[in-house]
Amino acid sequence: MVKRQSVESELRERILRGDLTPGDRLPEVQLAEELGTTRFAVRSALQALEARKLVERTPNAGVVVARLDHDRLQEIYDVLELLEGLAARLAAQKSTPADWAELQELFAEGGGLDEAAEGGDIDVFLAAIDRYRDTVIELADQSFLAEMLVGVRDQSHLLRRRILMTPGRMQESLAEHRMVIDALVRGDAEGAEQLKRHNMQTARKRLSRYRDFLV
Amino acid sequence: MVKRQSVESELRERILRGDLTPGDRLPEVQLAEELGTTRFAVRSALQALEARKLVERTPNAGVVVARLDHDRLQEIYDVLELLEGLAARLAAQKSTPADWAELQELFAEGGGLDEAAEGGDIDVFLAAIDRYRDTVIELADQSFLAEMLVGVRDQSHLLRRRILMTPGRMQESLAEHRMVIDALVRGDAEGAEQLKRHNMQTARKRLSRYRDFLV
DNA sequence: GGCGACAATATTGTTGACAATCATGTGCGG
DNA sequence: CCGCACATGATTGTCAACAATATTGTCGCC
Repeated sequence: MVKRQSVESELRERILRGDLTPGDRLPEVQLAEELGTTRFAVRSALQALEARKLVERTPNAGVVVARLDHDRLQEIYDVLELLEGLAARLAAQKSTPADWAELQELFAEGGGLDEAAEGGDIDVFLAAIDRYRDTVIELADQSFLAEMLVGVRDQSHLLRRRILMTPGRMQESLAEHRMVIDALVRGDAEGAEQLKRHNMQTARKRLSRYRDFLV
Repeated sequence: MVKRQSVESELRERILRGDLTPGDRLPEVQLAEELGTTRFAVRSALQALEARKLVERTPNAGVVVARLDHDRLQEIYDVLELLEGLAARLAAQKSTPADWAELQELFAEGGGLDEAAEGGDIDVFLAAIDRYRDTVIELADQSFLAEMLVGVRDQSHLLRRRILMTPGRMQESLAEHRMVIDALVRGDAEGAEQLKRHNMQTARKRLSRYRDFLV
């Protein structure tokens, strides 16, 4: 009976999907009956989510979905840039060109992503980037880095969508990812790392520029 | 009443000090009476330590101090190199030469660290490096990075001592830290980052070379 | 009408008892 | 003597009731 874990992942998904927004309260009893489980299981799950910094707890008062803080997000992007760069570098080192066939096809010109970028179809675009992420993490083959990346990404996840909504970001991101993937296919570890880091830097700049809209 | 936190920090310190070694069991009831508290508080603390990867839990069987795994430690050092480098870079950017006066004096030739390195006085040497760490983290002034560094360092902490015990490591590390500090005093962010990364790389090499002894 | 004290309510924190599960030791059969 | 089934004990997992605390609402006073 893995109740805690299922409750934890359910709540995590709701937070990441934006179903629960920052500041929303998470009362234990209400969640318990809503999820058809006990208060105990919910409590354990909330403790785990607190350790992941997805929720904040104020003693005897309650738990709320973690609020986004601009300065902290900037700091998160500093770290994320390094981790994403490392993942790209390792993936380039450990892979062969054939490993990238699917991803290459997905991102190829005429593959529909240009239209998605123009049309503002964020979900299609996000799905493509998720495929990039999954592939890189799998090929980088480092469990510790993977755990780390998941944790840091989770904390900045709500921003991803909003950054993509800033004018021209999808086209910009698409072009950058194509360059990254080219380097990965070539097995150019240094290039892949630098290009991915550059991709994160341009995202970070948007975070500063559109600060008022984003946070 | 902050029972959980005090129990958590107590157990954390015992693990980091080596008072509890990897594989040691941590029975809830025994720890409760040993620490003069309740099983509930111990349990909460163990859950928190599990999230930090300092202990491992096998369902219905018990909790043990996290075991060290060579491959995982290599991966940890990959990440640690990046984070320590970032901290050095930020500290260099945000500081003035005066901020480093104390540290500079501590690491100066004739300050006693050479003798400690020669004499194998690990505790004196570790205290000096801790001072370096504290100073850099304070001047880097990024809470997120600081939390991250603490978490990753904790997981590799037991290795630090052992790596320092390998032949010539203390002298090597001392020379490297002097170069890092020089760069920090100069405000040379790039140099500080690269030099600190190099310092982590040489540590990582020892981890490989003395693998059998260390893990 | 605004503000502060205070009561009422809702929510979390804690406790002890009980159930579930795994590790260990014992005896039987081969 | 070895291995396996099984009982026993130790340990963790779960629950429901109770206590402690913060929040909210209300009343009286200025």
